[in-house]
Amino acid sequence: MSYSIGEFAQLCGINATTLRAWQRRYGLLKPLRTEGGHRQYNDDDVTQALKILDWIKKGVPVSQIKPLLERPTQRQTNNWQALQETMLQRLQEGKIESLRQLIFNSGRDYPRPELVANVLRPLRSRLAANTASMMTLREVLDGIIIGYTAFCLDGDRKAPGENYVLAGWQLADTCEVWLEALKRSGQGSRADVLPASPAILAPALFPQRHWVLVTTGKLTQARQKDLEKWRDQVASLDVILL
DNA sequence: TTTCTGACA
DNA sequence: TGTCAGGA
Repeated sequence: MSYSIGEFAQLCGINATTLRAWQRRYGLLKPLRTEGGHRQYNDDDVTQALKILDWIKKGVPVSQIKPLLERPTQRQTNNWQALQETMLQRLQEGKIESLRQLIFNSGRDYPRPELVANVLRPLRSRLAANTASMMTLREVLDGIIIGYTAFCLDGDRKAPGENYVLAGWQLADTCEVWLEALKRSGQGSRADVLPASPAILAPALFPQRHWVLVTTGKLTQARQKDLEKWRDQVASLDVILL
């Protein structure tokens, strides 16, 4: 089967204008042309489009998707694991500076949402034991993560974008706020991170701001009530339930 | 209806 | 980054 751009657009729920822009700007989806120059999409293109939408859903900027489509998924998974191992090794060998360098480079080379989900989060869970050495290693890692995230957020501030406040809400693991911030960095918005998570928040102090709250556990009725109240007080409020 | 480019927010 | 105008 082949489709005109209009049919194809409807088929995958992407605006025809946007499809042309993606092709022109990022080389995404290059269908054959008819003699008259009209695009002819086929079923492979549909598969491809679904993959693209998948990456977008995961928070990857459209500009960074193309290489991800060309990489076989299996090799990619192994890469993530290998990267995790390397980081762990450097951490355990006390090569802090080299670990920092590796994390900075990875953040430049890979989509940050993927890096957080496939490398940094798993790595932190592997250091979760309550022994003195594990906890120390994890703090060292967290220090680097926080430093790198702050670096990325600073970079975001150099370009125009929407400001938002990112805060933990009754969050025991404060580093999760930073991971969330890192995940969202480099995508054109500018985050102010509340570095630790106060048990009690007053979003109404910044009524013009967009708020993103990171939290865990159940949203009890009491907590839902807090949310409703805050939603009336600020420009917008999203909750990330880990 | 489609193509493309340039421009805007 | 997505969308639109405007000419072909």
